[in-house]
Amino acid sequence: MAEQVAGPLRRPTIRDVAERAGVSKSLVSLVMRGEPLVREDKRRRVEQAAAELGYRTNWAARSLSALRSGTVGVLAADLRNPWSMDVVEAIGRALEEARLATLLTSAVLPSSAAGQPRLDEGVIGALRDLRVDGLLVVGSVPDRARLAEVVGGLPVVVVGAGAEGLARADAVRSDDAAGMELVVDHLVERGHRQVAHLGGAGGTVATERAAGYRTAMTRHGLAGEIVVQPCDFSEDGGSRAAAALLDGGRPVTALAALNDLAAVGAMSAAADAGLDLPAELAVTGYDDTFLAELRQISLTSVNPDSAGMGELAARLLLQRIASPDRPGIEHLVAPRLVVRASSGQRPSGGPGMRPPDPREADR
Amino acid sequence: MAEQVAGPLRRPTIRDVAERAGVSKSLVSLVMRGEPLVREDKRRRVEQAAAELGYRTNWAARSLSALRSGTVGVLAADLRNPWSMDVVEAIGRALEEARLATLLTSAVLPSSAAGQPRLDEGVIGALRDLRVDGLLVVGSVPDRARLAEVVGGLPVVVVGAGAEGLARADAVRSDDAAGMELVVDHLVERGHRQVAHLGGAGGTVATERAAGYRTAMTRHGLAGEIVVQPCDFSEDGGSRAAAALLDGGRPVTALAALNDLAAVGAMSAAADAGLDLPAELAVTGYDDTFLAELRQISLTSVNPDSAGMGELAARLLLQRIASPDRPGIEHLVAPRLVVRASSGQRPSGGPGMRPPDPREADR
DNA sequence: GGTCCAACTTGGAACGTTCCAAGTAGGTCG
DNA sequence: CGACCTACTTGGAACGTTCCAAGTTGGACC
Repeated sequence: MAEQVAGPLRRPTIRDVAERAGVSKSLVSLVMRGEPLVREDKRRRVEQAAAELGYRTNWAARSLSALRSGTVGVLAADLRNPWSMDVVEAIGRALEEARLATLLTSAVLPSSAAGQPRLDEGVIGALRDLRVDGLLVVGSVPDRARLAEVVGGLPVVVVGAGAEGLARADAVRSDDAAGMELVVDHLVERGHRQVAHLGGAGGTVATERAAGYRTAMTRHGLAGEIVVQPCDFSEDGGSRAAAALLDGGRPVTALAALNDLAAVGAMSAAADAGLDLPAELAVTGYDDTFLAELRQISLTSVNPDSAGMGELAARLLLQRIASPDRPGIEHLVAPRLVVRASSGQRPSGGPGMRPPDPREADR
Repeated sequence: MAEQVAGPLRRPTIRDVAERAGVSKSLVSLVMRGEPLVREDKRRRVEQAAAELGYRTNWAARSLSALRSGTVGVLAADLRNPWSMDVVEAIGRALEEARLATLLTSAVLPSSAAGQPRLDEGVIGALRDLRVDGLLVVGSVPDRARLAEVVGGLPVVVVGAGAEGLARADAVRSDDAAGMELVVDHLVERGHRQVAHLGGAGGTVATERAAGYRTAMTRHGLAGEIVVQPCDFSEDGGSRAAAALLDGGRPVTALAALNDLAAVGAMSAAADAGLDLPAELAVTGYDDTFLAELRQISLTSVNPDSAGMGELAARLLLQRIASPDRPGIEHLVAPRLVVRASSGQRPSGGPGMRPPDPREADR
């Protein structure tokens, strides 16, 4: 039997680099981690040797002995929601920039056919097994209590939802109440009075958006017109909610949905009901995803600056990893209204119209 | 200084389990890996001890010493494309089922603002660092040569694109040529003759779909009407391509786009050009994503059974991991046409209409 | 009652890092 | 010129698994 030559296939180790650079393996380790206390000439020698050998530090070995793995997990509530991907992308960029912080994404898989999306503990377990240094949660993940239990002491930052239930976790949220107020202000300015809200059920986000709706309606003296039809974040939910509402006999001229997906569903239901959009019914969304931009849909929506939120969240997570015991803080990002065709027409009602709300200009 | 008690925070190790079960650590290792040569009573004892301690095998340690990490990487060409997510979800389910095979997903980030999406070597590098046992590539990833180089000898299965350029990789593809033929057959049956194709540029998928278009057109005696307008997989691309085409003076009654996203873009452009859809212009897509289902869009599309493809790909990868040197095979999955409103009307042209193509029934 | 075999078990040596405590230069100061 | 300090360097011991070669059982068979 020929002697097995270790040569060509074996990945170079830190020791190989050390030998080639004529230093100790410890020094190589220091250089690879970017520690500052290495003399410049040695640093360069090591870097060159590493480059020549094509050395990459073995992640498994690192995370076995190090306190930190240099890796962050991302848990998205719904991979299908385009908003999530906007955020995830921004997170990826920000973390990549923060040297050494590698990103790997994973997801909560909605339990397929079955109704309720369940928290997939297997996936989070896997992330923990990988010894991620922190976890970014994107969107409203179901079953907070369970989540808190599974993540244990891991630093966590939530994007686009509240951090309630999670001890010492930060949250980056769009100022959902303010955003929804913008929507209502806009609709009222357009002359709408019978504005209903699709949403209100579920986590903080839904609750806040509903609150913003109520606040604005009340502020405009339309407290009597408040209608909140329960609705989740999905297209299907929006469709069902709108159908139920339109069927309810109570007249409605505008539908403010809690997100774009639901708004699109609502538009479908309205079209099915024979309504002419937007002439007979205005519909608005939230998140300003690419769906809202599509010309066939052209949905007035609230732009929460998803990219900015993702980036901020990434930065917060880095800080939290550095000092895990800091109390959790919640960041509210001011949203901005994007007006499109779905709310473009004023309803046929004429003279009773109020002038635009002067507050609008303040935003 | 109080003595630091190792107790509560330390994760239990294989040794703790061994001690509690009264066996050696090696045996625990055997049990945790599900090896068959362990006596039943000991297996149970170990399993119970592990459960009581809440033991989970340390992934880093495992992959440091084992040949296999029990992890598979997923590389999606475009996280934004809803089709990718359909596939990724199916892959996740299939791998989870295949005991021990954990899934973590990662992505090629399109190089943000810049035009050309670039292959993000950092991400693949990260996956390799994690010592994934195999890689699933979802969609048409740019720069195959580079990809081949970066993945090295890793087992790879490509879903929704060809495996060219990758040595010994399997591919699972929709039968793109056949699918596009279905589309053209359908449009011709509806009376269309001036059917143009948006696509043809880029990888195998685009090429195949264009080929199917040409084949079907020729088969229907419409070789003279063949028009292929270069177009990528994005909404924007579809929009630009359609605009260019409609501007070109050559009359067109139907647009067969290479995927749903491009089709939606094309619909936008057509609407901008003042065309009444679908009365004046039929548009079709490919992939049958949720976009196609939206009632405002209601896009005739080809359903490639994305979930089935994902599942098949996962199974193939497991096989390939088991025997890496097997030559690569390509699986073609038969697609199915889903007719919706976007192609629902026949064009205004009257008497010259041909009867439906009898082949249609064969499919 | 011994021998042999199959069916399990086991201790110890990796795996490639990081951490730590203990070095070693090369100056500076008295 | 030696002591001392600062600024780096270094070898060795973890980290928690898997792999391997070498056990140890307990029957079955002669």
